[in-house]
Amino acid sequence: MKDSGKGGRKPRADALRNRDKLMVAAKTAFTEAGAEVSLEEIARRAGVGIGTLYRHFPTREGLLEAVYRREVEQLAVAAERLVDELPPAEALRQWMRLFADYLAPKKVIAPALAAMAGGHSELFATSSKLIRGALGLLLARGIDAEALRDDVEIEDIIQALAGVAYNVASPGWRERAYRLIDIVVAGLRPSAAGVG
Amino acid sequence: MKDSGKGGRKPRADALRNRDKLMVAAKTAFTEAGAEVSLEEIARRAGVGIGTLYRHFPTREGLLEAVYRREVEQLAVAAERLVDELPPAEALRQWMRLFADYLAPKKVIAPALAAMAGGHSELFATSSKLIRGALGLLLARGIDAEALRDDVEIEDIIQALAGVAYNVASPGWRERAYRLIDIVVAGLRPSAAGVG
DNA sequence: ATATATACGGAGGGTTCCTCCGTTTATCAA
DNA sequence: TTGATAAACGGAGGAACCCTCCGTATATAT
Repeated sequence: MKDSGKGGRKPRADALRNRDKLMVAAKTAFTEAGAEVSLEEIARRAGVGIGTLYRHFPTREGLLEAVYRREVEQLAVAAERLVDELPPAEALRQWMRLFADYLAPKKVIAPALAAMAGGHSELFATSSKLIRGALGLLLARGIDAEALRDDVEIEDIIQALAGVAYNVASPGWRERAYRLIDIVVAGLRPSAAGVG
Repeated sequence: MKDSGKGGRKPRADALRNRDKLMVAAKTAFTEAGAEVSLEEIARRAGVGIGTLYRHFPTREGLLEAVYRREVEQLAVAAERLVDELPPAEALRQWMRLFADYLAPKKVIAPALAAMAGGHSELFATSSKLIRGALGLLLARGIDAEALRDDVEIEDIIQALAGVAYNVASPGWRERAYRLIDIVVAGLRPSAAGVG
């Protein structure tokens, strides 16, 4: 597993530089202007040609994923920590709060989540796997410990998070997001299941 | 309140015809191709010029709202009926299921909900008001009867519905949607509130 | 039958998407 | 150091879309 097979020359310095400039510009642009900034705008901000952008990131999704890779990875790590430190339902709640705190606010995330919520989306493949892994762990523990209703699925939580991630911009969003998380987690207790 | 003030001539027949053709074409197009069909495509399908489309529906949202007006209205009516016939929490659950059954599946709804979730969106003004009215009624009854936690807000449910409406196309969506609704409603019981 | 308010429809300017390919340049070998 | 050349650059360009504007056509009212 040295690299990717064919041991060619090492990547050119200008390529790495440009890739980096693009990611910085993209992060700013996404933050300022939402998920639909034009890619030409991003290239412009980065000071490179549009061709260069497309060579590095053939799809908009690829760029998004690269930009928020770190956040997603941290979220995955946090899941393992939380699951060890807290009772299962509480671990899930805290993890969802982490999501709300530093992934959802990137106002670009909701569409991304939507795209990956299907499950069969090759775009966002990496992020999707990480998020699913984290949730799988949290849910499995919860179900094992009989702290969560046993029919809950990863997709359910992803859909709930899609809701959480919406309208990040609107006033009072954070409070609502936390409340929605509380509601969902409360609703997940097995004792809550058949009582409707 | 005869019409809209200035009593001009009555609207031209071709105008009404075209308006109708546009709405039919739009409904098909939205269903087949999602929320982002080009308006030119819709005009093409309807067999009218793009100028005609814009004259009748100056904004994409206006067109969307017109197309799904009936569904939204039915939903509003249903809320009043349900609130009379069922215990509050159950009424809310059933109403959310109605939403899942015949609004959410229009795969165009999620973005629309998102746009109106902010609350301060003039687009979708009418639909927004109707949905909010229905939810307001359902929640108020539930809180009065102490069947729902008393800090829940309309926006919370709208955000949950945004989650419900996501990835309508993916297999198993309906089952998940219903489960998510159950989870949320269960989590809304006051007894569930502080137990985390 | 005629006048005219209304409505039609598409040309056109601006923007974005994405591809393609001639030019430039960083790396490697001699 | 000095080429040779694989790799990367960047922007022109065709296609699609957005939305406006306005000359042409026509339904309605007298």
